[in-house]
Amino acid sequence: MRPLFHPALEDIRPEAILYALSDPERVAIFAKLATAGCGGTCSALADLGDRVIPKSSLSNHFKVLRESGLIRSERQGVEMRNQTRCAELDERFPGLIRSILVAYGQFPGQLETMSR
Amino acid sequence: MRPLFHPALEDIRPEAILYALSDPERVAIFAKLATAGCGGTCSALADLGDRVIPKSSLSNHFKVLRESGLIRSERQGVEMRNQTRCAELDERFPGLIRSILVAYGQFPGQLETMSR
DNA sequence: ATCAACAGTTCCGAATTTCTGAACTATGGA
DNA sequence: TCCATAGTTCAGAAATTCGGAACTGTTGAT
Repeated sequence: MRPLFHPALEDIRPEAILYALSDPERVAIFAKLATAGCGGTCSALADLGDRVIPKSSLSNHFKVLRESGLIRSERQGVEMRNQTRCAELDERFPGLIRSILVAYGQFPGQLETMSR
Repeated sequence: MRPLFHPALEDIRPEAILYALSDPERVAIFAKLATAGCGGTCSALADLGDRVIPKSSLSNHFKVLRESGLIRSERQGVEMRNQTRCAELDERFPGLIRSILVAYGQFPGQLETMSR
């Protein structure tokens, strides 16, 4: 398996963020990860209730989120742990992620990693 | 020519907004329109400095912006007048447009049509 | 009325991108 | 070693995007 690419904070591009979050499935995954109810594994994030996402599609969603700079993924044993980069992102793009999640009605209450 | 479709405020979808603004050319057009230095016509907005956008592509960009709910277009004689729907949009998606333009480094100083 | 010029739209084929089933890889446990 | 599990990669089909060429609608001139 190829090493996973994560852009440096300064290389994160707004168009990539917006593109990644222009897909409701990816937003749902990202929001779920932001609320962090689950452990952050792909399979735990796969269940969005409304449909079964094929695992190759799911893998691709994570790739898009990762390479846009929205999440970090790290292999832990047989699983993959994912976490958002909200705190960093809010530094670089103040208010952006928050207002997007709010627009989608997905803002997870008090998200302590993000300034208000 | 078919009548131009404009979604009602309540029908505007965040994914459409993000998709529309995930293209730097469209953002440049939208930002230029938001600053309103020009008259709002397509051809006036076409010149982004870096390249000549083919007019069919330009027309398509306006269509995407319009149908996502970001702008209103209205025929005025032989030309098309375009204006942003920033004020309405900010009501529906507070802070969203502003933070996107800021992220792109395109926030046009004091944009009076948008709350802060 | 006819014509030409102009602003923008529509059409349609080529190129690119997305989607997903199937095959594959990597890790851990029995 | 062999199997199960979690996720990635591959590859072909489907969908989307791009842009040149043709078209539409409006204005102004003759």
